[in-house]
Amino acid sequence: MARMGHNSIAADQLRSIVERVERLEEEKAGIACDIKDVFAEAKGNGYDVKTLRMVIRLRKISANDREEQDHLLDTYKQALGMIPTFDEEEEK
Amino acid sequence: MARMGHNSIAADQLRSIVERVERLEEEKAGIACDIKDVFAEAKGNGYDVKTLRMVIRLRKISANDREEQDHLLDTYKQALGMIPTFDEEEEK
Amino acid sequence: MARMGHNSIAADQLRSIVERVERLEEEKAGIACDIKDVFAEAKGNGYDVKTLRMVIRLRKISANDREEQDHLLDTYKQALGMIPTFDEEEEK
Amino acid sequence: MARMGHNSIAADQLRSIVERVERLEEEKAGIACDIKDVFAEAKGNGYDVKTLRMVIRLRKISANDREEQDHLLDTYKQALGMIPTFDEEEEK
DNA sequence: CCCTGAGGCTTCGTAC
DNA sequence: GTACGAAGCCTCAGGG
Repeated sequence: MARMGHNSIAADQLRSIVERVERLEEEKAGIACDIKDVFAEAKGNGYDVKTLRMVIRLRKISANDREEQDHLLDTYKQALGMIPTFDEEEEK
Repeated sequence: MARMGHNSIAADQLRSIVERVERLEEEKAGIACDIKDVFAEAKGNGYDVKTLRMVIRLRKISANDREEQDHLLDTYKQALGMIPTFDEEEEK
Repeated sequence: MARMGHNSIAADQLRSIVERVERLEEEKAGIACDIKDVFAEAKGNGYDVKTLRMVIRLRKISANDREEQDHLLDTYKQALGMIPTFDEEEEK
Repeated sequence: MARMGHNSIAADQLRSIVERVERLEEEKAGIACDIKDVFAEAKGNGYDVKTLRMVIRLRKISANDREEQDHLLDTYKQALGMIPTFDEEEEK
């Protein structure tokens, strides 16, 4: 019985993992749907969806580039012993 | 202010679209992260992540198959209703 | 002539690749044409093209389903071979 | 009996149509495969497949543009009563 | 580093 | 004939 208890705990754990992932994937799919809806609405308002996608893509790349810049800057600062404290960050 | 007119409205609309999509994509990425975390935790508890993925995939495939069966049935119904008899053809 | 050397060989190779693909794409387009012709001829003989397409689609879907069933079965087998029993887990 | 004969002829005809299309679609799929193989081989020889695809795409677009040019030219010629005979074409 | 699988683009078929 | 929707193809990102 102790072993069954053990296994049922393991089974519950497994079940929990699977269901959590499946739940999250559903949410993800729901959001993908929402995005689709936004584009559909935009299309209805006369926007060109392909171009919209490209704009968003470009903004994303720019954001990433900025992050890379920031990261590079941090690397330089670190190399030069210039790592700012959070207080210093606050002052910006 | 009144002179801002149509263009600013259009700009606001565009801005709204882009930001809504970006917000949704962030949420989506966040959820992808959560899924990753669940797998990482499972791995920490001794589960084989690859196998977990396969189990979840199998459950999904089964569900999809059921949907496809339904769809196939609909298509058959549609096709059966659409195929004219040759006698009907002859009457033309 | 010997002096043409590597680059001309590479150029020839590249040229060969591109032309082979282009040739194959032409063939593919030709076949798409042939299919169109068959449907046109069928239409001339009084067949409803839409229905013909649907019939062909149904046959294809059925065939694919059979393949998918086989694939699903393989996947299950694979998964079953990979899922450790909890006792095995305990031995670690 | 005559009617049966008639229907069986019709059935044969239908069967012929369906099978011809299916055969052609198989050929088409086969060629798609061949194309894939060419790219795979190219990749094995160190070519970047993505770039190859783009080159081929560009050549195709150029070809289309040339066709459009030719077509436009023909239109002008026709408008001006300058449609060349085949003999004139031969002389080019 | 390859490979699978998800996402986006294109084209074709359909309905209005 | 035009605009919508679906299907197949291509691309790219994430995991093994």
